[in-house]
Amino acid sequence: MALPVAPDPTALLAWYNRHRRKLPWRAERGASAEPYRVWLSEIMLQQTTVKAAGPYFLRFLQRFPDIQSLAAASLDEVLKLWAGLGYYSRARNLHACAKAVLERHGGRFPDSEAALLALPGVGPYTAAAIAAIAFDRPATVVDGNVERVVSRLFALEAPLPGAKPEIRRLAATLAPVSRHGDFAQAMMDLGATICTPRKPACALCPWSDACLARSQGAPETYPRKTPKTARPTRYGVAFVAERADGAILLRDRPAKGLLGGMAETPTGRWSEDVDLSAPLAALAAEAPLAAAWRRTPGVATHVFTHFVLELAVLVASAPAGSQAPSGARWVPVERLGEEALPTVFRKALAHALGDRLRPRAPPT
DNA sequence: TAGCCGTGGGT
DNA sequence: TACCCAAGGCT
Repeated sequence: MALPVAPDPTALLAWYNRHRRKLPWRAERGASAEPYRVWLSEIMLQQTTVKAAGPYFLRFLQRFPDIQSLAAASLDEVLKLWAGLGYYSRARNLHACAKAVLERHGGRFPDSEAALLALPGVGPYTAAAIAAIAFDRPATVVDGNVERVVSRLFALEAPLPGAKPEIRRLAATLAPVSRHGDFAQAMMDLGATICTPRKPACALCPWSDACLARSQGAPETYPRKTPKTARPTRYGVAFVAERADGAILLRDRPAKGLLGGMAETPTGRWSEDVDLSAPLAALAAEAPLAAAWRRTPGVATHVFTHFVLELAVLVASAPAGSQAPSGARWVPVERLGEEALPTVFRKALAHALGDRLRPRAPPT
């Protein structure tokens, strides 16, 4: 079915001139964006809100002002700075990518989608976004915002994620002849501020007269999506050992997989089969050290992408001078904020320690 | 290719 | 409360 009128890229760019968001990584009007900042922001913004990424972006830019300083850092330092932002493979790939840009490209980001796509952590979206925003290349940038805008413009009945190829094809037909970077950002700003998931502000949209979903009366019902499968609940036990001098026992997780390379409070296995109503002795069976473990009331709950985790939190005191078991280490409680601790373990620690667990320092 | 991979905010 | 959602990539 044809659109009421053809969507005009010039109309969107005119809207963008007036309504573009001011963002920490975005260049001023007319100025070119630094590829390093564009790349860093794009990695952080993968499946992450602008609000959440903002403080992390400023913190990273302060500590690593250029790609050389980032490549020269240790992975552990990068993970510590990333802790709390989630999807930790992004941080590992960020570090690997910085090194790759130094080795393959002499420290300057390539300007072609193909070369960008070959870098760690850079997929089809991010390669197109960097090519368009940092180098003004005519790349088709398709993120969740663009999928929603295009689905509504054309009233696509095919559900996501299967409709992605069709959406990409249609998105390419909307492209302007110049200002490719502005156009990509305009599409995303439109999706983030006007063509929103729940209550789109069609009256303010520069493409309202071209939107088939709007002409049909229910734009908020697009994009269609295939139903998601339910999230199972897994159970486990977290062990918070506190030495007489106030140090807490931590371990480091395996380099890859869930929360890979991050620190943790020792926990037993996570499984749907673990019974948190079992006797204390059974719960303490996987404890990292022998002690008088006692159970704290309630559980610490954390929601991952594909499962819910409920942790019983056991606490114990260890005598002064206690040696850490193999693979573990004692960390002063006041320095836990500096550790590469994912949120699930901060929750477990907060459950056991209460106010003695200080929040992480805000970015300066 | 579909499952794996975090987190916080909004409704 | 229980969902949904956010500038996706990797295997």
